[in-house]
Amino acid sequence: MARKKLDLTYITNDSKRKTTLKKRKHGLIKKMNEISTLCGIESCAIIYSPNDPQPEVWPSESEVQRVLSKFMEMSEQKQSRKMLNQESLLKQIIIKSQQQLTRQRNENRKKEMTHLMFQYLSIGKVFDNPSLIDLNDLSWLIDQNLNEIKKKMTMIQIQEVSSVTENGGEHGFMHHVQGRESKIDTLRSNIDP
Amino acid sequence: MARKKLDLTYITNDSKRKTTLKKRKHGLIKKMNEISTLCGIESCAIIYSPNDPQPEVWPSESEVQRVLSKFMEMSEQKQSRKMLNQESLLKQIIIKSQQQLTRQRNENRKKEMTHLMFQYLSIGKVFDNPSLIDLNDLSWLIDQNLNEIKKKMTMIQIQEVSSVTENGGEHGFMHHVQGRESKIDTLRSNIDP
DNA sequence: AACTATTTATAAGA
DNA sequence: TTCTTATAAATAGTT
Repeated sequence: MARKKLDLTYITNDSKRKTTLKKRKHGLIKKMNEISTLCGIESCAIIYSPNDPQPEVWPSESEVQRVLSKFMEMSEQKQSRKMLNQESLLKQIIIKSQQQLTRQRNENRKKEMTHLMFQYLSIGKVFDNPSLIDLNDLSWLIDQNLNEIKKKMTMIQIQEVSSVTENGGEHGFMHHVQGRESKIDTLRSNIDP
Repeated sequence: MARKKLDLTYITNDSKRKTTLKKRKHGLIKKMNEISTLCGIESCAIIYSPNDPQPEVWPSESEVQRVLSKFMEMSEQKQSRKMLNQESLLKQIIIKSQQQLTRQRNENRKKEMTHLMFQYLSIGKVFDNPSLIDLNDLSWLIDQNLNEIKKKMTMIQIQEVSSVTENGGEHGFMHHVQGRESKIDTLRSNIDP
């Protein structure tokens, strides 16, 4: 802007263009500083130079970050949506894993009970930690197992133990602790005479 | 820059400051245009005005997005690190959950085997799905259980079943299928005569 | 918003 | 490249 009226077109001469860029970049940054100071505003600039992947930034990398964050937050919803999607994907995986875990734990509880039941049936006494045993749970589980046994026995058609199906059906043990002792004894003598 | 040498401090007079901002913003954007055209570079500016959440951007919102994306991608490692931290946190939760799940499954397998063992011991035959049973596993499990039973029996000092400790120690069943039958029978008669 | 006296920025030359 | 300088451009204060 001196000695000649500005010709607003690309400067083809390499060294000339480079010089101009340097001068003008300096001027621009100076003006950015001035407008910020004088008017108390937030602003930032990013200027890429050819053959330099690292851009010139103003006022400072961190300040640019701050302004950009604000700007991005404001208007760039595409990226944030994309990020949220990624996050929710991970959350889904977590939820799925934890559901599997819960299922697995329930299964474990059942197997534990089954184990206790068999200990009870075969040895006649439970010498494992007694705090683990809820008699109502055990009663319910015995019912469940009797049903399963009944099904299996029917399936493989073993006639000689069919009396089990008469003593331990869907009724009887289901959710009742009362009468458990005698029925367990009956069952025990039935399956292991 | 005219009529008075610039005093580079905040302009307290509201209307004066507003006028200056408007003038200088215009000048700045003009210069941004010029530097881009003359030197063929990428640049962008973001200028916030007071009491306006929407900043003035140049050359255009989308161009700013483009330049900013490039910039963010390039140099903003703080945020990406922060994001990675968040992501790795979620990943840790997943890994932990899956480890728990694996542990739970192993426990399940053991309990299943235990169940089978007790079925075998008490009923004398396995009427569950035979494909589930690996006789070597079962043998190993019986060994494990015998050890546990031994410990518990020692602990509660039941003298009348102490013969189990002589038949089923650490040796004998451990990883051997051979001789399983007779020892199981011996055990069976010991714990359930 | 328009004007204008000045300062500032800078294109071209040294 | 850097420094100089003539001149264009920007703009503070005024109207």
